[in-house]
Amino acid sequence: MNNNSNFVEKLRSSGLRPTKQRIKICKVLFNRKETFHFTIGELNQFISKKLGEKISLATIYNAVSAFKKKGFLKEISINSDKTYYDTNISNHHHFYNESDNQLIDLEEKEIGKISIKKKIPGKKINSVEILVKIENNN
Amino acid sequence: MNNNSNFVEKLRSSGLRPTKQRIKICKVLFNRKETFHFTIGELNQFISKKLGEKISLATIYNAVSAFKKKGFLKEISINSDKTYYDTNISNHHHFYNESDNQLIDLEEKEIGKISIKKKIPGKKINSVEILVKIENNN
DNA sequence: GTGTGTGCAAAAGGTTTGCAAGAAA
DNA sequence: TTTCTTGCAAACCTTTTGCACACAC
Repeated sequence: MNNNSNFVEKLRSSGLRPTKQRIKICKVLFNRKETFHFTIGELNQFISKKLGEKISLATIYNAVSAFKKKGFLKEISINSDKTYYDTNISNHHHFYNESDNQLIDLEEKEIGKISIKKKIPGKKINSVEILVKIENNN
Repeated sequence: MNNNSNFVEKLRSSGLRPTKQRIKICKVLFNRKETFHFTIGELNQFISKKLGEKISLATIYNAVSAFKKKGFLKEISINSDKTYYDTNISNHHHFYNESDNQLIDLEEKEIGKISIKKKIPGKKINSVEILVKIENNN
């Protein structure tokens, strides 16, 4: 369903020129049924190893941060040496498996209501993010 | 109240030799009424600029990660290029002010009960961490 | 004395930047 | 032709590592 012209449209309407590289990256990221969690390194590996294509690392960084700025991707708040991105842009949370560094989405409806009782005067809340750390129990 | 001999004791009883550097770092970190949130860079700055003392960066990294391993410090899950540490080792959460990158503790009793309805078979939950992103409202 | 810890510099890993060449409008 | 994008290499920052020397026990 998401063919190239969809992506061309998507990019163009957000003010990004639909270049070959950006369209390629769109296909990798958004032609999926399931949420995709990734680091730039993994995305780069995927493009070069699995697709056998070559897009400059700098271009991948540029594209991903442009997509994030346009709201096509979310950055995941996780303490790591690398930055994780998520193609699921809804309000949601994550499980983080410490055994294998994998992320699993946790939708808002899958948790009870969160009430933050403490108020900080003069500040407004932008988001509430939950990270549930898990591990394999052997 | 927390004088040197307390720290010597604290270190020794956890199996860490009470060296000059570790004691100095203990004093910076733990001689405080309030929670201290910091990055290694900030801690290093503090020691060299404010105290006028010189401890090697590598030693600061070593000491902080040793303290973390012994449970004297917690690492905060926040998406950043730097690692944040917290002298508050209780189970608690954080506000993160995106306007000035400051962290504020959010104690467990200051939030309602969190219920994670989604279960992941074969995994056990290690922790549930909440990050509330805020900003100054001007 | 033995085993740890420190400090320095080098290395490593992720991310950013400057700039010339190329592609889109 | 004007403006944006790409690609490369160099630069940057945080963190880790190797190793000789110093310190704690």
